[in-house]
Amino acid sequence: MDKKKKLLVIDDDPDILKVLRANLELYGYTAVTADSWTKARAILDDQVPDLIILDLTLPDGDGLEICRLIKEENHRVPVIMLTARDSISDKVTGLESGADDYIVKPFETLELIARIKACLRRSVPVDKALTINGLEIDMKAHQVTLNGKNVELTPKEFELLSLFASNRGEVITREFIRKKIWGDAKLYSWSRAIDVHLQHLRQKIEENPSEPEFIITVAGVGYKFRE
Amino acid sequence: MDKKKKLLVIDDDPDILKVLRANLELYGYTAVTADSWTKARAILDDQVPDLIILDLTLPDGDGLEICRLIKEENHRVPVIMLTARDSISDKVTGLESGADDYIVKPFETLELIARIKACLRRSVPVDKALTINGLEIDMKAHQVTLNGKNVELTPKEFELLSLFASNRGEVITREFIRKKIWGDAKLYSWSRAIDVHLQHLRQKIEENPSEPEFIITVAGVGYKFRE
DNA sequence: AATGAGTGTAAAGATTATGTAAACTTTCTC
DNA sequence: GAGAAAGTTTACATAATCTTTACACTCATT
Repeated sequence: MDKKKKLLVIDDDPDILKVLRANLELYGYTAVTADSWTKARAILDDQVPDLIILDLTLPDGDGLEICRLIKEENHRVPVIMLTARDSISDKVTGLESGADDYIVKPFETLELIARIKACLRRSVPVDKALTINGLEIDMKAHQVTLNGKNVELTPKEFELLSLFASNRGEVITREFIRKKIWGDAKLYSWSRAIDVHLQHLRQKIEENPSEPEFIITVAGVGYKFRE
Repeated sequence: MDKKKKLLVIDDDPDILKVLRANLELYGYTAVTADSWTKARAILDDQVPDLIILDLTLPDGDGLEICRLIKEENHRVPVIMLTARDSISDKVTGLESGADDYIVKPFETLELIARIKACLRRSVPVDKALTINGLEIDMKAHQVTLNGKNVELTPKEFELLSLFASNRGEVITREFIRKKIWGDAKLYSWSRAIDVHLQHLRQKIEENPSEPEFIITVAGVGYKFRE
């Protein structure tokens, strides 16, 4: 029912990376791996995963600090912290680092999978239907209606609208959109594709597309969805 | 207008029982509670609730086992499992115990209510026949009629149709179909088998297969059955 | 007023997903 | 084991969607 979730695993032990990748893919996730904070950062520059699994001890950075950085830059991405048995500090167990969950090495794969599932589920409301000013977005049915009338959206348009709807009131940069929706897919930096899809979307959901009510342009920065 | 739904809550923590009862009644449900499997059993002997909320750890029985028993005796009663944070096993998250949903303690009341709602809405009694717009699907007899005329479906076609019927209005991805109907059986990721069966199904149940009325294509995502 | 950066917009071209028939393979039935 | 039924793959057509391109417009800045 759901789309394949993309997970980023950051750990410096190549064996763990290998095992995790194999298992995650077995359970229907897409796995991206990095063996250092530097590499992870490069990946995060390009795409936003649905969940991050982060080892507490990396060669080039402190896990807690990294976790905080991730949380700052990619607001809502859930993080599961991997820790060695003897380094469980209060900070980690109390989840004060901002991590959403933690798991102690050595761990059972099933246990990790279970936590991943729970974590991903927690971040998404069950009743995924949202109504703003006559615009109803039903994630489950993949359907959008405006004042009761059905609005036909293409996949990209729907993704865009969902992204805006789940970040209401916040300004979304084109860069963020690119990371979220296109991810690692090729899209030249000078491409106007995002703008074009946005126009199409406006034409479909705005009463008067040249004076948009839902998706507002924030000059020089990006767009935002009305509060 | 629906009748008041009756829920059975089974948990050995009196505080949780109290809170749940209060909240459920606040949201218009009738709550029956039991603090042990023995008492729950006595209640179940007497009445069949519309939904059961079951704690994973009870003094007199294993939650998973109990869940299985419930499912055997009162087939179609949906069960929501309550689990402690550190006892989420893969069995529960994978819902392999037969539970229809699960929620991790401590939980938000709203979250639980939402899941109850979703669960009740989703549960279509399998032993009953379902009729939508002239299309009658008799799950038990494995028979489908369209405006009274018998429709001959192959096993795969029937499975497909059932899957759609029991998830009305929701988008079903090909991936989900593959998991549900083919399971671990081999089916290459690039296979068009699902599409082909779907076309056959459409040719049999749709008035005009090129403008389907029942099974609607959701571009880029999958298909959905009409509401 | 000219410049240039950022954005709006239409239309053309490129690409991809889906529809569909038909060939081929497997499984079932007798 | 032959024939029939069901399932799967293949191949291609077509429709849907995405991306690029080109140009217009706005609005600071010089």
